[in-house]
Amino acid sequence: MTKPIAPHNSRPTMRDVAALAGVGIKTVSRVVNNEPNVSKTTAERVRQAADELNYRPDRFAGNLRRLDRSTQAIGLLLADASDPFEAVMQRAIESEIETRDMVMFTMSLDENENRQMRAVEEMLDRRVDGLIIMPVASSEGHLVRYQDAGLPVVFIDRSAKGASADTILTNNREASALAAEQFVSLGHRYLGVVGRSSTIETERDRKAGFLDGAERACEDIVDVAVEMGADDEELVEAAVRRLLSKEQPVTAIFATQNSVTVAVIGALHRMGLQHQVALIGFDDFPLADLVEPGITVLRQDPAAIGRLAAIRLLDRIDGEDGASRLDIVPSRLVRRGSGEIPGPAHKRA
Amino acid sequence: MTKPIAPHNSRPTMRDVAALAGVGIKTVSRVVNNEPNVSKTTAERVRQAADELNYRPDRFAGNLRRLDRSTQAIGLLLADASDPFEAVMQRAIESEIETRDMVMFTMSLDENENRQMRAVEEMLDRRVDGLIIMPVASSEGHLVRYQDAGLPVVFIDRSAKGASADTILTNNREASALAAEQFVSLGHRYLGVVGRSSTIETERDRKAGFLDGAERACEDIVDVAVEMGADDEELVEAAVRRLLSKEQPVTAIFATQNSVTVAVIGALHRMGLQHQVALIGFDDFPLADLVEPGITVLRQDPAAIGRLAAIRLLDRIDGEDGASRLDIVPSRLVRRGSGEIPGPAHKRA
DNA sequence: GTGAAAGCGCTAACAT
DNA sequence: ATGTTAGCGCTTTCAC
Repeated sequence: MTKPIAPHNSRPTMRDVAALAGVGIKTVSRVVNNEPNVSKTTAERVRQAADELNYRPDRFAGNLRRLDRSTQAIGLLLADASDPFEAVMQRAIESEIETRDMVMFTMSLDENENRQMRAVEEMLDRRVDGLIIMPVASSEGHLVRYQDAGLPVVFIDRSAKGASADTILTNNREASALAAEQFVSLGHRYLGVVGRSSTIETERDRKAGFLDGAERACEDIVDVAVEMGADDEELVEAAVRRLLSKEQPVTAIFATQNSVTVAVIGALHRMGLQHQVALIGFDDFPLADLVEPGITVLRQDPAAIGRLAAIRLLDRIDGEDGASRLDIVPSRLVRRGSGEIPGPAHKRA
Repeated sequence: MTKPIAPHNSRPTMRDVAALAGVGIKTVSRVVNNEPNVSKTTAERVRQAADELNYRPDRFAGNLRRLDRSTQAIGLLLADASDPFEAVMQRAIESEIETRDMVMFTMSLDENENRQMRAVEEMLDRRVDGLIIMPVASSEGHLVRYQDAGLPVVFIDRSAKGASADTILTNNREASALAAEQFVSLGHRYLGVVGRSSTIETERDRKAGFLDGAERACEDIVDVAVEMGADDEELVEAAVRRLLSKEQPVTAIFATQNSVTVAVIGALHRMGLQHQVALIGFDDFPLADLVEPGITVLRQDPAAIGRLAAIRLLDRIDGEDGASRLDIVPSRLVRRGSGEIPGPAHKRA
């Protein structure tokens, strides 16, 4: 805390380059921006001078006067950048925008509405060219005025209420229904759902999809017990215990999310019931095939989701102005054993 | 691709606010920047006008003339932002800088030297206040001139050659030595190391530490077979098979890294040897306690590493100018079973 | 306590 | 093919 701030910005300016090359400043500007109407020899001389001085244009100064104030940067607003699923999406987005020499700010919102509002403001103050948002707010209405002013937005992983924009989702409901149907067809009649807070849209959709599937598949009576709000390992364990100590104990469990699935596995292992109670989880994870039994999951494709989100955003930045598009990236059932444990009503083949 | 670019930047300027408030532009500037010498009533009038117009200062225009051209942004250069370990570091850094209203660009380098050089240039062009780098280059010499010009840099996870800066590391060698010592004390005499490419510093350190430990612990003869360059699942499986089909097959394996450990577990399971061959892995992961046997690991603390890196960088940005510091964040051995499988020379208690 | 003028590094618009 | 002038939105300097 002693030295006066050392500014790493005594860089050469366009004027310096112009002086050294013996040309006007506008000619340097032309060369730097690859504009036409500069003779080959002059251009070469300018480039030499720039190299010699180690000149790098100041993109912010340029943008001040330029009409399309593009920063070649986008903002990525995630629920939690440390989540493995989101980390893969982030990386896929990076790979996509990198082909256009764009970069990305990442911010985590922690399911907090106020954080989202502040993050959007922060990104706008930094003049990002567009925003990819995993929305956590109850309404995205606060975005509309920015969209009206021309800000491109893409929603990812969750749909948004109160604002319209391109959206990339997983087939939460359909895939979850599949899980329920498989349970019923294997003879399970008392099913359980364990999930995190219902304020999260994907959680609601997966629960609803599972309920739909159970209803559709219903051969006899099918009963589904729902335990949402299991936001940490202890709460999941408590939920599992409740499901298994009901009057009619559950024989199959659907976990709505990665970390929930892992916690359910832990709970079942501690009770020694991992081979008795069927389990299907939403989202895949490492080692799912190596625990006993292997865990049946609905595998999402976060890389595809991220890539598509970036492509849509870049299209909008390029001026594409059609109606909002909705893309659904399918998840698929990966059978590994835990989801294939038969239930009491199972008719042997 | 049809509509002309819609610029989301017809924002009100300081002049507009000044006009509405009936004051000079400099007075608005004073209010916006909380400078003294503005009467309470004038300040209030200005703030009202700003609110009414929804005014937001243009930070880039401001910085053009300002002496300390701080952007309140840092660059984070990782090997691969989708890696869970790095994702947690990233999030910890974000949490730390957020307390200062700073934001972060993240770029992935993919162990590619050229990508690192381009990423650094890109960040500098964007005038970041500092850089946190997980170095992938053989030499970081290219950074020195920027550091000399005052750019604060912190290295994370790996030390750098050819440049000096604050560095945050895990105790790779010591922790790895511990693994070897435990194997030997449990009666193992033929040990194996499986790791990724030796060009990565952490891989080299962990291997070297393990060899050190084996040597120090040596009661009889201890033989260590090394299999580096196992960069994907198939290569790991092949490496494991080689270790187990040697003249003197290995009875204990040390995996240098998360994904390697997971692949080794898979290979051992497929051979049905997971209860015969001891295994310790560097870095923890979900479900490590739920496979059979539970996996003994050297657990790192990526959140602490990230937090510390951010703190060091912020200190440097604040002008701290002491000699480069080295911080070691300890990893600790978490025993879960796989690392406690005894070897042939084990003396029963 | 307040404001007018100059200028940050660059691009736009118009010369030549 | 090249240069000149004004001005982007703000801060600095200096005068009142």
